[in-house]
Amino acid sequence: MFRKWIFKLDRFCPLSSAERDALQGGALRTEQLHRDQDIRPAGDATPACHLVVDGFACDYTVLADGGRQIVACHIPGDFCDLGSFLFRAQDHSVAALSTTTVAVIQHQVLLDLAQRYPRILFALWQDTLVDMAVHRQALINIGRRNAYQRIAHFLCELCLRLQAVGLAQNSVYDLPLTQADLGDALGLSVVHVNRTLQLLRAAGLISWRGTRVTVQDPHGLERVAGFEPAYLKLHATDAMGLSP
Amino acid sequence: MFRKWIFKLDRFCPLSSAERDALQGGALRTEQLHRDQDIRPAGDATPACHLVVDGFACDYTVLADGGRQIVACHIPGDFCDLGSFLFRAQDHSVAALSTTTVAVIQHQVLLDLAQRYPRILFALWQDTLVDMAVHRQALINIGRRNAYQRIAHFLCELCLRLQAVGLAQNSVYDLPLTQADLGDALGLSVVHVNRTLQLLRAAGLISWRGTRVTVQDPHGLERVAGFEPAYLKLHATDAMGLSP
DNA sequence: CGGATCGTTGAGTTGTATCAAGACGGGTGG
DNA sequence: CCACCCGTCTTGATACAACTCAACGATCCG
Repeated sequence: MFRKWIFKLDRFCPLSSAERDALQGGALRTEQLHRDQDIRPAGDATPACHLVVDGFACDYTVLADGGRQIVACHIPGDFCDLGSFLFRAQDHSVAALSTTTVAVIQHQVLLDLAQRYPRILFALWQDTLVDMAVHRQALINIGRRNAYQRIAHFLCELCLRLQAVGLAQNSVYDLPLTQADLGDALGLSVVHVNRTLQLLRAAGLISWRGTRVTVQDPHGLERVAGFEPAYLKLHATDAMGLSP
Repeated sequence: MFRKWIFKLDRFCPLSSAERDALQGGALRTEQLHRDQDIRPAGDATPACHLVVDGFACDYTVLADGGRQIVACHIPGDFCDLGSFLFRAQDHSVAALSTTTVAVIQHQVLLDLAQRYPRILFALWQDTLVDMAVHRQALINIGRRNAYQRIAHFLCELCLRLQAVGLAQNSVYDLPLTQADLGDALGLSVVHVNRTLQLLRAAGLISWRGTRVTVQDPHGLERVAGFEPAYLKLHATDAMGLSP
């Protein structure tokens, strides 16, 4: 269950084999959800975290006027409500964006692990720091870039993240989002997302048929987006080598 | 030095007196910076964190086209580069927004504290979770609200945060930001910030003379902003009571 | 007094939203 | 197997929020 997470973690916080074994140890319950089903509604106090094993999930909030803002996307290997470990109830909801299976990890299990293996505690904290960096980039994206660049940036980021867990090859990946979802994630209307995607296609940067995204010109797309992947901490050089 | 931070922390993660004493223990070096001076430039690997003691700081990134996005504001009692504890170099810069003094805390000191008092480790992690919640709100703000609501939300948030550390009374506080800073934080142009502020003043919601902000109608402002303060974890009920 | 920074105004432009309606496609039930 | 429906994608027309450029006023400070 933790496999993809550990794999991702290896880039910036390699664990010892004892630590890995401890994580892989107990069998975990999994749950399967379908699109639009909540994994953890806002305010829910379930004493467990969820790790995406397969499919896509997102953090979202709906405003008084009915508008929805997606504030984060979770792919396999991501915790989707790690914060609940320290603050039970979250102020936003987490939902599945496609048919999704998640592993359920009781907080108590996490706590035991953290106490026996302090490095795991640091690893978890580092994980939330990476999520935070993703949020910062999203802020820059929405705050300072136009629709064309925003979508380009989003697609670049997802491509790299999926690649990091083996779910994208040659810049081709499966993206089960509707254009409405994309709009909600990037602060754009569906109509505008549609027109902008057509521009990206016309420019020969991407193709997107059904749920299959192909980044035809990765460098071009990154240039358009002003994409700087360092924040994802995907390279071993980012490791700090903390030794507690 | 840690006084305001502990004070803030008390709301969601009260420390024992031994833990407090440990924090207050060593004398810390402080630094004073003037407006626009970097506290930690992007990529800087200084092995120390900075805690704002007085003044305002911000996290920002400047894009290729010269545009600047401020992704976070730090007030007294906030760590402004806690993430550097686990990932030395940050991908964004931290700068003073006014004349600001910060306490310098060596990572080693933090590490020693964390090892001796595990609760402090949890407290630090919780601190980053709150910062993350602030980012999420900023995303919602920029992604889904118009200029009028955005500015209102920003002013509401700062009012509460400053109040929490004793720097705002009766919804009056000192805000040493220029309108350009506000624009960079909210993804708006200076001109538009200016005009929108005039609307907020005309509506009798706020007044802003020099650096002095007065929220004349707190409820009205919150209503306009759709402000929901729970994410700031300002109330004792948010505490989880972790006991490691 | 001159220069720098910040706030304010006006005029014109553009990116993006909104509304409305049609096209396409997949699934379901008769 | 067809008819129908629903969700999604697509297109067109129009409206408006926010941007840009440009200039001027107000402070503050050396």
